[in-house]
Amino acid sequence: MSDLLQGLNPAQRRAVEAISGPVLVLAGPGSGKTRVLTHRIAHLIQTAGVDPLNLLAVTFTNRAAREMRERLTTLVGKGVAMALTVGTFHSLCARFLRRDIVYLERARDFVIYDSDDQERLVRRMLHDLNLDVKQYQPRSILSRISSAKNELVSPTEFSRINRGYRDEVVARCYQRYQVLLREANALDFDDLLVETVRLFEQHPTVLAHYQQRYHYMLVDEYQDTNRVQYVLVQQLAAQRRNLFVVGDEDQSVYGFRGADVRNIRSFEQDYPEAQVILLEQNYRSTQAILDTAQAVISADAGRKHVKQLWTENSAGIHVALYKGYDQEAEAAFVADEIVQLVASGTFTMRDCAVLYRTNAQSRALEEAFSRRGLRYQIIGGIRFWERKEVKDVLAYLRFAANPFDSVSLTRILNWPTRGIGERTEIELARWAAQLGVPLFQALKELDNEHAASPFSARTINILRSFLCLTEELNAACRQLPLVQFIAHLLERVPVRETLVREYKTNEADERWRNVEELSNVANRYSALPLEEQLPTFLEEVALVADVDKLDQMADAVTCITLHQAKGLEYPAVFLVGLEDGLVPHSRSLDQRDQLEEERRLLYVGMTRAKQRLYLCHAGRRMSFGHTATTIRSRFLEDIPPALIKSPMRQRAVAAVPQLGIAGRNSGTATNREVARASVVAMPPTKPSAANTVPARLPQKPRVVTFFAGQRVAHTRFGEGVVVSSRLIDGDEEVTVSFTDRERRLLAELAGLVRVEA
DNA sequence: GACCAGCCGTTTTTT
DNA sequence: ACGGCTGGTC
Repeated sequence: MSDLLQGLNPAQRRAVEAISGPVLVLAGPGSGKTRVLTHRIAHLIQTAGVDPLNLLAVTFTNRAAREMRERLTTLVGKGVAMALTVGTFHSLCARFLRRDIVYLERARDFVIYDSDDQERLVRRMLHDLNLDVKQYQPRSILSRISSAKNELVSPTEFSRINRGYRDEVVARCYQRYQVLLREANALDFDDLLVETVRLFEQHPTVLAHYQQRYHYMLVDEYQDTNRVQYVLVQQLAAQRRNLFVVGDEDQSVYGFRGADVRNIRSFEQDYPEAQVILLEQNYRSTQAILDTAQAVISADAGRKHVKQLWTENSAGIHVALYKGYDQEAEAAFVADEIVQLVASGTFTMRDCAVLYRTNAQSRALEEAFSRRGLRYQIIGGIRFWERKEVKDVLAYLRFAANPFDSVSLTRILNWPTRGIGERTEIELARWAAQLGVPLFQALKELDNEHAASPFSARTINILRSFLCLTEELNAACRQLPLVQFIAHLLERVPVRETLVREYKTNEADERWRNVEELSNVANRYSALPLEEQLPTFLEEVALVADVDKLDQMADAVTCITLHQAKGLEYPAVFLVGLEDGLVPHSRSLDQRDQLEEERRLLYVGMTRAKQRLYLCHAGRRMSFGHTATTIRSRFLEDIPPALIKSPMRQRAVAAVPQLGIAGRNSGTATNREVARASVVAMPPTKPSAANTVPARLPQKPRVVTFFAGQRVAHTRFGEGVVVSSRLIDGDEEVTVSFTDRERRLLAELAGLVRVEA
């Protein structure tokens, strides 16, 4: 028997051992899904003798891919782990295209446009098409185009099936947008997938190559696949049908980008011979957290596969519900509570995470944390690669690598300002269109004597020297290693001086540091062959998500959106802004399916917590510059009141974290409040190897009311016998032996009653 | 073409 | 409340 199966429950074991054929694993949160995936891969390699080169694993984030490789390194060794193909759909497709794009008769040094690049392109396009940017918002047009692409609807098909005038405009934009992308030798995120599907469709030999190479395919977070990804999976797995997908309908939260739960729901129809395995045991959360999360998700009427999650973990303490006066009070509570948790010695800062719906909510937290000197890391928001100065320098790199990239060209044309304004830019574009050549080609034509250019002598001079610069950079990027090329670029282009001129001293310094950081990152690509350094660097810059850089070792509180938190877990989790309008988000209120997605999002957030879960909301919140009163999230109403507790804010307690609080408060506070206060008021015990159990029980004012041997009754589980009882943070946890098995329950919460023998 | 003042949108969520 | 953009002026 392989070591790999040790410590797995029967369901996990079946999933790991299933050698061939399609397998659908429906995995609840915290059910050891990641473990199953990695152990299965290791098992295939070690027991079934599968060559790691024949394995393809698709993860949801690059971070998950990296972690999977790390785990596999410890299981099967580095060489084997590196031989395996792991990545996100996007990075895998980029890799496939780089290798095989010659079949699409296009250069393999395509650039990947991010949403900012897309928007610039669309703005220019709207201008060319004489369309009003106000009336046809680039964002909304792009989102229409994106969903068309995700559904594999081509521009031609789109114009055939569209309805109404607006759609006609979108159809024209879609058509033109694709032309512009191709002219720029650029692919957007969706193109990476769509073009790969097309490549496989039109060149069966290419598809056959991958089908033969990858004997086994594993896909994580299958509920989040959209149509293109679904088709890709079908294509790649069609030959061998050794497809192993893992997912959870209840955690489907990417509908807005085309994810379709039907993909996972119809798996059994797509593969009638499929094995279906349910992972229902939760190893992550306390019973109290799991019960509360279940209460929220159970109210979702549309569920198909209903899993019965259970856990053997301790009951834990109640989920806390906190209402702050406004967002500052909410943030202050979170910050103070984290201080308390850390002071108690049971939690470190890296154990704590704050989850919110929108990135904008991080600001109040940031302020509260820095005021208290709490270290924190904010994931998401304005990403490093999206900062203006970084993108500007990046544009030089991209343009040097691919002169067809017109978005980058227009970006650097007058940055640093060299006397080329909007008018010249438009003239240049018009002239290029007239000559029927790409923008950069039009620049070259300036040297051509008989080309009658529309520019003044002064402008021509400026444009010539700009052309000279870019040609020189273009040559340099092919000859120099990436790091040296960037150094060279920063010599030739006065980036620092420009930043100093554009911003106040402090901000200029900050921005210059970001530029320097860019060259630091570039350093990591030094080991690659010279001609691969720049393209690889640019590709990873485009595809790396913020959550990929999450530093789990940093001793800092993590602040992150609910979406990005998927797949992560923390001992203590704070969910903030649980108000109608945020969770569920106001844009989702009018549509049933979107509303249910918001519910699942909350469920995802709640199930990140291992030991402590705080549900927070504010009575008033400032948004769009003015304050409005709020209603707490409708989803909170689905939680039975018995499952949650409202912690009292005890500022005096926070200031004096010592014993004796109960006595001081006893005059005014009720017993319940005293009990809670003592939870908050634990003396700061330093964790030490000698004293692993925190000394906290002696100060509890409450005593156990159940004793071993007593007969008790529970509404759901029936009659049982008490095995033991103990106090945890003022809550009595009773272990009861029922007819089927032992369960740990919170006496107060479970409504346990003693019965006469 | 550069500079300044006032205005407007921002806030869903992401590869 | 803020930062980026627009439109006006020099």
